[in-house]
Amino acid sequence: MALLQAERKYLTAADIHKLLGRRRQRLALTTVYRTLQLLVKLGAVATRSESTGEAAYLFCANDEHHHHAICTKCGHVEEVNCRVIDDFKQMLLARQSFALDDHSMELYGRCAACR
Amino acid sequence: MALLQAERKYLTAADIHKLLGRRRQRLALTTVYRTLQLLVKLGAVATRSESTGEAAYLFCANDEHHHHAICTKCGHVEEVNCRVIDDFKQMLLARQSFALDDHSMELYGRCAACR
DNA sequence: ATCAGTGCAAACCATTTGCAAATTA
DNA sequence: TAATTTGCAAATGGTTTGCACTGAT
Repeated sequence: MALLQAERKYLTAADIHKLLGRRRQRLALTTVYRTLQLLVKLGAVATRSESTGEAAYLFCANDEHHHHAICTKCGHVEEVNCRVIDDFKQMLLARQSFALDDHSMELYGRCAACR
Repeated sequence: MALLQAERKYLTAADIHKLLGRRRQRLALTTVYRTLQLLVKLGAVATRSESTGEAAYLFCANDEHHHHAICTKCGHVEEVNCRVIDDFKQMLLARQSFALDDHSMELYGRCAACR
């Protein structure tokens, strides 16, 4: 089932359930959820919450701190390292006395294929 | 009611409901939700989804693109401009042919008072 | 009398869980 | 047969909605 995650996109449980249906691989939505939460625990998939509040899942086993550039046309996701944030760290400490420990970031745009 | 938003923290509807209760201002949870969705529509409050999936609201009427530095100890939120992201834009285009259009970011750390 | 604001209970929807049936080792 | 996976239905929890009620203009 993790096979599906070769999609390189953020998909909701419902999305996955539908896709599986088309491939004639009937699988209860419940099972999809259960598999997803397992994969999350194993660190094989990343999650993010859609603006609707739904949870979206992406196959991503990369341990290192990184971010995702999401194509707003096709949904394709690619990974990006963030060295740049270091500047924030300094700026925040100097200007607002805020000690930055961690951060999350999402990048939206158009991938090479969709431009 | 928007008075409460002087809290400068992300609060869930339930949080707000409780806080109001302590101040002896009984208000149905329903009303809290209704007020919040109004304020969101008016652009007076920003939302983010807690890791639990709950929605959290922050009074923030700043139109300009900016980000929030959230104190992991007291929850205090302060605003940060992000000039730095420009570097990403260039890097992404040059290295991965990804045309960055927009982004979101959350910064976690300790505020001046909590360090 | 009107109309926005409020409460309550029911409805909704994504997600989780209990339990029994099905599948695999 | 024991252990694991699966499905169904019911439960859960946050959020929304229908509708009747209150209060202010």
